[in-house]
Amino acid sequence: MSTPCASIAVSTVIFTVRPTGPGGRHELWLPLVRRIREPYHHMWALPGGPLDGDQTLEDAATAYLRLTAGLDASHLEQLATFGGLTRSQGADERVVTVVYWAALPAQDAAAGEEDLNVTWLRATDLPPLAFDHSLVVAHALERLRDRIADPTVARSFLPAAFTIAQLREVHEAILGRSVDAPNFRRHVLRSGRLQDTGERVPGTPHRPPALYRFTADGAPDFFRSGPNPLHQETP
Amino acid sequence: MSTPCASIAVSTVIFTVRPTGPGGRHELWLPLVRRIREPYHHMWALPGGPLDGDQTLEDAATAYLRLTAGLDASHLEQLATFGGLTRSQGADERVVTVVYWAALPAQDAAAGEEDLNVTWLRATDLPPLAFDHSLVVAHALERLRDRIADPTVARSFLPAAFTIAQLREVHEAILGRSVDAPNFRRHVLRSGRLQDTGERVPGTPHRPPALYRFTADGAPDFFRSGPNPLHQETP
DNA sequence: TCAAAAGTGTTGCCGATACACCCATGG
DNA sequence: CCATGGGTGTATCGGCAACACTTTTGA
Repeated sequence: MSTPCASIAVSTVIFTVRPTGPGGRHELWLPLVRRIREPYHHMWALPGGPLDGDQTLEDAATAYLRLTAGLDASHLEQLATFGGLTRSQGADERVVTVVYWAALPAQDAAAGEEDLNVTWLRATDLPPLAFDHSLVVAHALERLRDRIADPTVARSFLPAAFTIAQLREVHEAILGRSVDAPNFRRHVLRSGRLQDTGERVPGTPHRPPALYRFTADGAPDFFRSGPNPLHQETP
Repeated sequence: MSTPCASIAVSTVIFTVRPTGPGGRHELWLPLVRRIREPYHHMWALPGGPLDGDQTLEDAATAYLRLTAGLDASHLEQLATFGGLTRSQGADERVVTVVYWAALPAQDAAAGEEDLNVTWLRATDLPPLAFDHSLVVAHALERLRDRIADPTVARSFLPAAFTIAQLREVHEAILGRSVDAPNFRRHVLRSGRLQDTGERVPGTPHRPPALYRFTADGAPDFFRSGPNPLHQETP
């Protein structure tokens, strides 16, 4: 087959949750890297780059993620592939970019902060980005909001042991709205995915919250766990 | 940038619904093409091929779809990109494949049936396919079941005017189970996406059903149309 | 004793489900 | 008149949202 030669690139939208809002409210943050050449010189872009010949797509996403954030993600998932002809008007060839999205626990994400060409910004308030990366981030945000009901995703933003309030704050940051604490508590406990460690967080100016862990198995989703998500069956 | 050169391919999983089951029950079908060279010579594979330099990804998917089914899809959507190193063990280079899925109305899909190297098979009962295409089809089926709640997707399997029973049969074929007719009727009517044409289908040995059309706007989904899919907000 | 957040109880609403029943047509 | 599928009515059940209330800690 006479396949024309094209460039394949891999980029990653890396999310983390930080208590940076007014009153300690949690917000979504992501790292961007500064373009050091044309096109879009000096603008911010998603971390990424060309795909090496001996890497899987996930390998490449992991490598660029480590380069940017200084560590590995606890969750990595493919978002979509972008291949419009006008993506990279400066380059001669067309570039097809496979985009992944990733989640980092908050305490780890501070590690890579030092690099001058990397900045962390609030995901919901970004400047215009290089290429079509503003659009890509919008897609990733939408996907994350759909996927946060999966406990596998929620856990990847948190340390191994956490309070239900922390888990709720992750949901609130991603959904962009507050969530009723009593109902949230019942929901996640009923899902069977949480296990009480028996420990509590001391030193709070109020009743000390219990620490939980995720269990390996259980319901696939925190929410929408009813018998049938769609209509019914008739035998 | 010294980007290594790799092949980019585009494949499409093309779905249609046909009344081929026992008692005229509807089933999901898809077209496959026979491999005419190594690797996987003589086996069935998804329609697709290399990406030309001046095509968008969607252009390529549309072109291979037309080549296989003889016409254009009424719905085309990206599924995922597969780039494992062991996908094409016969080829020297690695191949990254961007996979789309598509929906065709039933009456149109018979057109391309003639070609000797194309066959239509039941989507739920396929033989082993070339490459990792069995896995790809499984992913596409799962995605289709998630997306069928979107009226945009459901309409793409049907002609412009259709009965609610036909719409229900499309859902049944995709979900793989029967659906309660009275409740289904109420659901789709309540969604505001259907408009009565005033016409009816004559010649039936029973009460003639009404013909409907899709309206342009309305609820985004037939189902899960409640105020908040996830938990609640507290202002 | 108070403030604050953890955690519990309760109620009303609404959608999903199941299924009984009527309607309209051809044979 | 009967069979068949279209189409309507209705009762039940369970989850979710709202919110009042109790508990437990540090200050």
